[in-house]
Amino acid sequence: MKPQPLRGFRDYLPEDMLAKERMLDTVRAVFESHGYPPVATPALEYAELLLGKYGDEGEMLMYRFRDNGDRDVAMRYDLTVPLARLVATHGGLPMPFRRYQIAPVWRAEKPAKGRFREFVQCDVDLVGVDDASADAEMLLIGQDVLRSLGVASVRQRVNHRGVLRAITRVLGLAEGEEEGDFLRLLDKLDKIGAEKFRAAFAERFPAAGDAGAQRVLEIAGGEAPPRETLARLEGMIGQDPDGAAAIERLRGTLDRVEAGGSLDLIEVDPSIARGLSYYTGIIYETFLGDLPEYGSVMSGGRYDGLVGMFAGRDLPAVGISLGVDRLFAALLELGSLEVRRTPSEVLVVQFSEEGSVDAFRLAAALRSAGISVLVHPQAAKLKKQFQAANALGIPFTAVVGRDEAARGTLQLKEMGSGEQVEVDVAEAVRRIRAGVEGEGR
RNA sequence: GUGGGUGUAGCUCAGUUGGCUAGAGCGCCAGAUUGUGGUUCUGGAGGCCGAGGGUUCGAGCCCCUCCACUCACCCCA
Repeated sequence: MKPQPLRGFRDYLPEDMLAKERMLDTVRAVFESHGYPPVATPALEYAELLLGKYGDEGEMLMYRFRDNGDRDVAMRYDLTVPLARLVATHGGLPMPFRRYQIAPVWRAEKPAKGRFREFVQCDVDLVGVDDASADAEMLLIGQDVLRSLGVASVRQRVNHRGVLRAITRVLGLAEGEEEGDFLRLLDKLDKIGAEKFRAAFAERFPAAGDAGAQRVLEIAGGEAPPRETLARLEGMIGQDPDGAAAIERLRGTLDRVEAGGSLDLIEVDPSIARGLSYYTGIIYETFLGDLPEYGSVMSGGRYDGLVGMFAGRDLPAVGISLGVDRLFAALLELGSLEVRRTPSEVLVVQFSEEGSVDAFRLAAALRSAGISVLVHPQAAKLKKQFQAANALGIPFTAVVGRDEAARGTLQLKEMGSGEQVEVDVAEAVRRIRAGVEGEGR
């Protein structure tokens, strides 16, 4: 058979992983700056534990099989349900409980642009608090992460399940199937446009009719400033108790986001629905302004019932999930990631077979100064060794020849400019550090 | 999962109405008198033409099946 990975799975070569790991370093730093520590959970869980949490769609897409002990197991589908299980398993955790987790999840979907069957999620969740402050905290962490990654243009689209419930009720639609169909149609509004929405709505919900469609279109203007959208929403669903509560909560959330971050990135968009069935309150999705076709790169919401399903007591929770692989693929396409093939800053040339020990001595000295050093793997023609440095994109080369060994010096060459100086180790360290910083790393 | 498109060298692609040993550019390897790279020049390696079957005297070109990639729908990070 052809040596290739499974459909929807991918290899990451060194230049990919260097960039991706640097991304993750940033993500970790931001999460921890907000007071969140990491956890890890197993890739496999009992299938029973995951079933019934994602809706029918989700269950179809789960990797599920019998293990060697004939246990019914499944690969984790997200990091949220394992978190709920973790909280229940370790009953004595102090509340509120905060954690982040960066790990792969598996979904047997049909692969597409920016969509894989194995992908890394970065989740931040806060368990035990039902408050606008917690909701706002998630949006703020999300803004912070993307800003730190250098993503300039983003749209955070925010909605609330209570808003959706109220709209459904105001339109006089039945709960269950009718509601589900409506939410699916509503979710597509952005894509299909107002006219098609109107037609599809009238056809599916003749009782609500064209007037119903019109009412939806009046409040679904996601492009407007968030507080304006909220005010219009209030006009439609303010009389509904769930609707009023949701609007109140969103107002409180927006106040805090404005104070702690940027309200400009936020759109209140009553048309986003989110597929996962466990959400109960605020929900959000984040799109790149320059590459919306990649879909949501960061999303999440409040899920107050989920932890209780495992823990036996109600624990509210809210979280956000960053899709690293999708974001990574998008940033690659935007060319906003620096591509390097090696972590090394300097290549030490092996001048000759006898001079080999000088190269190793120099490499050790440079490394002890915290510099990433590659020693050419054999004494070869100097030309070959310099070419090797270029091929790997290493910015400096260092040569200790017979003369330099006698003088206790080395030839340090900056490959970009071709400038070469004879210096001692301490000076070489200084110059390499300065050169590397000069490149803006 | 449903429909459309595409699979020729590591990469991007040519390949005439089916017709001898399948091409280019880039990349890769080796040289151009032996303490210095990027440019240039010379030479070289590398393709069961996605896989399997069929039609034909003859298939990279036509037909069928499968696999992979891709676009739309669906859903989603």
